[in-house]
Amino acid sequence: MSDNNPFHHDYAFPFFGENPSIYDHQVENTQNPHQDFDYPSSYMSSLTECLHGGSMDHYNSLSSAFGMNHRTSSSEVVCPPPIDHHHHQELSRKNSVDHHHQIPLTPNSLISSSSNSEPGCHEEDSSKIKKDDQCEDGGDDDKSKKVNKAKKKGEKKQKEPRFAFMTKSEIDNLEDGYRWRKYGQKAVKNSPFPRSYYRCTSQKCSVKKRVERSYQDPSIVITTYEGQHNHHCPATLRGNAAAALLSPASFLSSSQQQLFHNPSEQQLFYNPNLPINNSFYNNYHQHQHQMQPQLGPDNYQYGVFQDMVASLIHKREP
DNA sequence: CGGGTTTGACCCGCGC
DNA sequence: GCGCGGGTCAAACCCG
Repeated sequence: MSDNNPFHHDYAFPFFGENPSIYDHQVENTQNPHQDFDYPSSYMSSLTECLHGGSMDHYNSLSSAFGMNHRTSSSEVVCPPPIDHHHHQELSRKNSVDHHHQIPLTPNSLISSSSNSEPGCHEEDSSKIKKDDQCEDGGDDDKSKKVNKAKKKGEKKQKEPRFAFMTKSEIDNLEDGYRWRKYGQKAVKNSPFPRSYYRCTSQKCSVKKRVERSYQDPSIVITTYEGQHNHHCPATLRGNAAAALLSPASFLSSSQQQLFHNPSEQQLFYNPNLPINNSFYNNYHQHQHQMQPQLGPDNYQYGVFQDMVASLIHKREP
């Protein structure tokens, strides 16, 4: 696989798809089934479809886009964008500064991250050293066997849909109503900030989330959810009004919901090469003028939805 | 003591 | 094939 494009199939941006028309400003379908501006529901249903539906074989590169140096291992993606590195780098340079928002939208330095190794930002090598004081007596055999068995089976490990979003927050692990158990932490290459891995503590729920901080803008936390909860959000059950209001899909976490409730502090980015559907697409066109489109790595177009989200909230709650 | 966190080891896929 | 880096495991540790 010669995929060195960090934007291939890594973070799924739930709202937009590989619809070429999104690049021009023609609205294909001007009918908006949500004229009542019940946009949060629209968002939610879009999210629901994305996370439940089979249309999201895409994985994400949000991390890469915003300072997370992330190598993806997915090979199931069907929407590779055109790659023209020279062209891309030029364009990226032009767009490297966002004059309207404080967040660097296109940290171009990452694009060739595989080649520009910045030493000193990670300590991966140390992990290769075998630990001696670990249990070596008979147990290690079982251990390695167990790990092997879990990953083998020949069949390709199926990846769950992912949903990633960015949050301006000083807190890494945002409260989202679900209970999580941390199962790992890794140093991120070229970043002083580690990436934490969490699993939902609910039985038989395989939802995972990753939390990492952008090294380009340390005020930004990138949270990636993988999979869907097969149970209700505990916070919702406890009567979290906000969660209940915005939770047509039970798997949606309250931090995702914060996206709509706290627009001034949330920024949502989209990747137009990912699945798109119905209402949100229309909504997007309606509010397109409010966005500050940016050209991201490898000619992906990115935009800031801050104003849009604020607008939606405003219309929903007069 | 039970549940969560920390952390080094390990597995695996990918790029060179 | 090798090395790198992401992701996961699980023992040790921590804490209420």
